[in-house]
Amino acid sequence: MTSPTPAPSATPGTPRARATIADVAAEAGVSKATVSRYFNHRERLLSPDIAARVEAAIAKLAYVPSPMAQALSHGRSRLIGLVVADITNPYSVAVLRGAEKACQEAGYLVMLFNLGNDRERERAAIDALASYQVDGFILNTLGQGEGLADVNTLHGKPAVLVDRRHAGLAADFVALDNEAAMRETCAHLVEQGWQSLLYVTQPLQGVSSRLERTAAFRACIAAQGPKVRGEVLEIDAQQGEDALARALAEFREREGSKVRCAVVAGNSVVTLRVAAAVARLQWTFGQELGFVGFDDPEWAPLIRPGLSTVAQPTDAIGQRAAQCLLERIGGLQGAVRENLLPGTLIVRGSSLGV
Amino acid sequence: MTSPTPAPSATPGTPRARATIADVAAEAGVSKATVSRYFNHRERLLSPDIAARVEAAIAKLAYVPSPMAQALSHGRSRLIGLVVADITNPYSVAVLRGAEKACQEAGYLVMLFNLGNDRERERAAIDALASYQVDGFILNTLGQGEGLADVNTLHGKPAVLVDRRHAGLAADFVALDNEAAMRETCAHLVEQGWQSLLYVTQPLQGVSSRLERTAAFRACIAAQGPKVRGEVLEIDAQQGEDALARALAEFREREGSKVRCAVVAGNSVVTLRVAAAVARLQWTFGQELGFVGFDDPEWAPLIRPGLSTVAQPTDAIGQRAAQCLLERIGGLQGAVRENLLPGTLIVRGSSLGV
DNA sequence: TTGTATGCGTTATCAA
DNA sequence: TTGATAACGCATACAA
Repeated sequence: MTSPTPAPSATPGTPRARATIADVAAEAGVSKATVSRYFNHRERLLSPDIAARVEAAIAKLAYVPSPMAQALSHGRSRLIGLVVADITNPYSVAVLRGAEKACQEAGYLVMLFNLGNDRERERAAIDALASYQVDGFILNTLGQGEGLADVNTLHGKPAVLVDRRHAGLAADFVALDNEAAMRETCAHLVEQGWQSLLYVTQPLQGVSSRLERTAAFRACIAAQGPKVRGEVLEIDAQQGEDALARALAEFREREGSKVRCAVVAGNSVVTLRVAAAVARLQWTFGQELGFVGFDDPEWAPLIRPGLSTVAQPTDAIGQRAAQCLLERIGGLQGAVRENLLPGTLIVRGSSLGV
Repeated sequence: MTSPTPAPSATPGTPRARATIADVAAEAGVSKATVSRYFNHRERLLSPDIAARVEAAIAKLAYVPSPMAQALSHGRSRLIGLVVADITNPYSVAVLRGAEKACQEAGYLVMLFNLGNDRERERAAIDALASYQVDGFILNTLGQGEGLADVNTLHGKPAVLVDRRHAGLAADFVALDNEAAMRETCAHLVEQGWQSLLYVTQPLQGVSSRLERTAAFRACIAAQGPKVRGEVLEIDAQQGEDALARALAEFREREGSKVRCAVVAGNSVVTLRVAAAVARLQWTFGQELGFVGFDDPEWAPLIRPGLSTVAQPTDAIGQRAAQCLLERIGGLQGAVRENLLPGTLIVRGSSLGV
C-alpha cells in the first residue's frame, strides 16, 4: 500500500499500467527471456515446471505482449494496412468487412485509410501505413500508374489487390470473375428476348474492373452475331440525372419501338442513377426497358418489378484477400496468384421477357 | 560509393530500409538527441545553423520518425481506435468516414474493429486496440452494461461515444438530436393530416438511441392530445417480412378506414423492411400509409412517391466525434460534453396530405 | 534448458 | 545550446 514503487498489485479502481514482460518475469522468478520464449518457442525449449510458473504469472497479471514493442524488436506488427478508394461505396465496405473479419480471426488488426477517391493521397496512404510497420497491404484503389509506380512503394511489404489490378504491381489479385458474370448476364438477357443492350458504366479512367467489364460486354455482343446490338455509355458524376434520362430515351428511339431494349449497369452507383432516370421517364423496368445491374444493393427488390442483379461474393472476396495476404506474410513465395470468384445472377422482374 | 556500410545513398532499385534518427544524426554530424529536438522543440532550443543542417539531412534521407518507436518511448501512438457495432450499417460507415477523415487531417491513423453486432467481442476489441497503445477510442457500440463496465476498461485512455450512450461510462457523446428530430417529424405528419402514427423500431434492447427515439415519439403523441393516436411496434430480424406486412394491415384495420395512418421508421433498417412490406401489400406510400423514416438511404427518392426521411448529419457527427476525442487527447479536462446535432427533415411524397 | 546482454527507433534526463 | 545515456517492452544471439 505504502510502497513507493507502483507494485502491480491487484488494486481494482487503480488504473495501473499494463503488466510488462519484466513484471511477469519477476512474478514467476525467471528471466525476461524465458517469458518471451514461453510465447515464441513454448514447447520446444522450455521445461514443464518453468512453463507452468510462467503461465501462472501471465494469468495472474493478465499479461499481454505489446505488439508495438514486438514490432520494434522483431519487425512484425500484426497489423494490416487497408487502403480503400472510397468508403462511401458499399462494395468497398462489404469487402472490407470480410477482410477485417478474417484478419481479426488471425489475430491481426486492420488500419484503415480511406482515399475518398483522391488519387493524390494514395502514396501518402501507403507511406503512412508503412510507417506503422504494417505487415502487408490490402489495396482497393486506383487504376493508373500514378502513385504505385513499383513494388518499391510498398516498402518491401506484401500486398494484395482487390477489384482493381495495377500494371506495375506484381501482387496477388482478388476480384469478381467479370468476364463470366458478364457472359451470364448477356446470355440471360438475350434468352429473354432483349435485342439491343446498352452497357452503362462510370468513366473507365483506366480502372481495370471497368475496363474488363466493358471489354467482356463487347465480346459478348460480338459473339451473339448480328441479331443482338450493343452499345456502351459512359456517364460521369457531373451530369445530372435528366441527362441520363435523355440518353436512355434517345437510345430507345434510335433502336425503334419494335426492338426490345435493355440496360446493363456496371455497378451499384450506375444502377442507382439508371433507376432514378427510369423513374423520371415514368418507365417501368421490364416493359420499356430491361435491366440487369452489377452489384446487388439491398433495395433492388423494391424497385418494381424487382431489379435483376449480379451479386458479388463480397464477403468471400474480402476473406480471400486477407487469406492471400496472410499467406504471403507467412513467407509464401511463388508466382502471383489470381483469384476470380464467381458472381450470382439474381433474376427478378426487370430482365424477364414479356 | 564503395563504403562497406549500407550508406543511405539514393540508390533507386534497392529497397533500402527506412532512414532512422541515427542515420540523420550521422548525416548532419550531430547527435540523435539534436535530431529529436528538431522535431519536438524546434525553435525553442536549437541554433539556426544546426537546425538547417538537420533539416537538410532529413530532406536528403527522406526521414520520417517511426510512430511505433515514438509510441514505445513517449507513450503516444497517433493512433485512434474505432469500434463499430456493425460495419454493415450504412449509418456507422457514414460516421466512420467523417471520423476517419478528421483523424487523417490531424495526422492520426484509425484502427478499425468491427463487432459484427457481437457484444461479446466488445471487451476484446478495446483490449486489442489498447494493446496498440491507441491514444483514444471512438465507440459506436452497445447498450447494456456488459463489456464496458467502467472507465477502467479503457486503460486510462479517453473515449467518445457515438450514437449510443453508455450508463457506466462518463465520456463525451455525439449523436443526432433525436428528440428534436422526432418532434419535427411528428409535427409534420400531424400537420399533413395523418391521424394515427405507428412507430416501428428494432428491438430496444437498451440501445440508448432507440430508447430515446421511442420515448420522444410517445412524448410527441401525448403532447398532441386525443386527436392523434400513437403506437409502438418492435420488430426483430427473425420474423419474415410478411409478419410485418400483417402487422401493418392489422394496424390499419384497427384504426378503421376513416383514419389516415402513417408509419415512422426508427432507422434505415426498419425503413427497408417497411418498404418491402408495403410493396408486398401492394400499397402506395402517401395513400394507404403515410411514412417518414429516420436515416436517409440513397434509394429513398426511388420508392414512389418518394420516401420522406430525417437525414442525419453523419459526416458532421463523425468529425465532431474525432474533434472531441482529439481535444481530450490534447489534455482538455472538464465535464463530459454532449453534442446533439440537428437532423434534416426531407419531405418527399410519402408524408404529404391528400 | 535458462540467463545475460544487446538492439529495435525514439524521447527524456542529466551533464557539459 | 548540445551530447551522452538511460529507458520504453520485447526478441534473439550468445554464454552458461
